[in-house]
Amino acid sequence: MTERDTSRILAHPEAGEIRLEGVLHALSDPVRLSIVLDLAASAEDLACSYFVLPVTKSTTTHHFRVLRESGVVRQTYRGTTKLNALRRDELEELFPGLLDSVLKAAAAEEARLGS
Amino acid sequence: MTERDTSRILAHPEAGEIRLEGVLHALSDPVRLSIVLDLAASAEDLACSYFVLPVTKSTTTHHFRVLRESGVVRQTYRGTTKLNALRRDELEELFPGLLDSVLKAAAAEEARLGS
DNA sequence: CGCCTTCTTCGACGGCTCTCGTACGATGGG
DNA sequence: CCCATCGTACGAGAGCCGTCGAAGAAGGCG
Repeated sequence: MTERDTSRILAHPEAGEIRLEGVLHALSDPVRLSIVLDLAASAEDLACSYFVLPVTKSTTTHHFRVLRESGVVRQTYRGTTKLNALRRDELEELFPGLLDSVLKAAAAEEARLGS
Repeated sequence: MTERDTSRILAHPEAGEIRLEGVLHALSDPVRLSIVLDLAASAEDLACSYFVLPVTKSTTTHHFRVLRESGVVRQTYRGTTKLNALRRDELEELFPGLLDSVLKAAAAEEARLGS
């Protein structure tokens, strides 16, 4: 066993394969948008089980897969849990300012609509 | 006949009714994104017939309706043609920087993928 | 008036998406 | 070694979405 567990690896798109349409589509679902907001607000990577979502576990798996396959998050296994991190730097290089403006817009809308 | 033809009016969401998820979803379709890019690049309002799209007229109507109902564009009749304009100012006030970063991202991706 | 252009409406089809429940696999603690 | 926990896989259902063609309405022009 190496220092880091690499026994279960997950397929991620390369930075160059990330498509704007896919990112926008991934962010256009309320559940996924709330996940991204939580990830952005946290300094640490977050396990899937951290999130309190109004859907079942299998649906949660589906949403995380959409986020991973669109290039929005990077997922790594750590024991039985799966850690999630925003791909901030890569997205920033591909689409400068996009993620920040979406995050700001989501926060503004949440404030506007009263949480 | 008044100075401006108002005989046929179209339903638009108020600025306060525009939802971020709806805007992101509207922009996540390639056809609609290209429409928005053309609108942003033009100083004038553009008729639906201006756009050269890889879909039929009825599909075009559908896409413009999605853009209008999500609050991205404003449509007004002028005779038989329908003029389209980006709701830049309202979107900018609701979601500062969002539209610009999406437009830049789309341009960057087009350049990256070789038009 | 008659016709052309422009856009709409309607129904239809195929496909994707979101959702769930159940059953399963993988990991680590007692 | 057993089992609890975390996430996955699979099948299924309901609904939405993008697409089309055909038929129709609204307005302008000769």
